[in-house]
Amino acid sequence: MPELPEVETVVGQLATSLPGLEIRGVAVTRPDLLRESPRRFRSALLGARFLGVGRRGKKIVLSLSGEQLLVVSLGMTGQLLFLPSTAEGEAPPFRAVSFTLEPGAVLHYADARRFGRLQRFTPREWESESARLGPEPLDRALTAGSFHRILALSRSPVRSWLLDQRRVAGIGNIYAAEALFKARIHPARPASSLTPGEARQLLTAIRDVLREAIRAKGTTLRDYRTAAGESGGFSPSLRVYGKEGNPCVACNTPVKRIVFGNRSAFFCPHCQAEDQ
DNA sequence: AGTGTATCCTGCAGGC
DNA sequence: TGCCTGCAGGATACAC
Repeated sequence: MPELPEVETVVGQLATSLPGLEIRGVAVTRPDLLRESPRRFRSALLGARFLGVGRRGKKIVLSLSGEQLLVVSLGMTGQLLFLPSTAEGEAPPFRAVSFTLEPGAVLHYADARRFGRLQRFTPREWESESARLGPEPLDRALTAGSFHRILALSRSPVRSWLLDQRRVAGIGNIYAAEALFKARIHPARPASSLTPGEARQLLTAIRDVLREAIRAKGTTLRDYRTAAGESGGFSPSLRVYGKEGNPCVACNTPVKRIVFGNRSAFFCPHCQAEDQ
């Protein structure tokens, strides 16, 4: 579910509510989401105070007092829900970890498929972890020229390239499909075959799609919810993702689905020609 | 280096 | 109605 726009939405909401709050209780009902024992996890976080909320690629980065970071990966179905003390909210289904906070507020991590992770890092550990991820697509430091240069390093299909978090961080299957459609590039084209002009178009398309999706609070196909429990509003704006057989919005050619890299790729065979 | 395959899990839609 | 299959926003490990 959660690609950059969904994570950015959650992060934006948490950033207005979490900082300053202290963790008073930690309940782990699904230990397999952690990379350490629940006992250790709990004792490290009890009494810590949230300082800041950030994002790196698809990961939510919660900085805490005591020089530690709690990094949350949502996997496919993860949800990080904040219930303020005023909302007499019920615990969500598939609750995996819950943090009781200062004034009676609660932060729940829920995850039906449990592909997500909650991991603690020291700032130093996180720095080297973060360095393994590619550049942020919305960062102005990533220029069209540098984007073309890193594309040129790999002959793998550009869709697979976009999904590889070591190349660029934050893009998943939905926004890869939408950006490639917007840039009129076939998903199976080798990354290194893109011309400088195509690389520029692709970077622009990625940024347009991501920013528009952030404005809509992300895409909810089924499970994704914002930290406030809302669904994202971008689904009606999807042009090709999940649209196999539908007429292309630009030319009416039926949208095609092919599978490679173990994932479905959706594209318009006319607008996104294989060659050139 | 790159690709296909399997794995971790569960829920749901669609076909029969 | 009910069972079975396929598919799903992610990520990683493995063999070839």
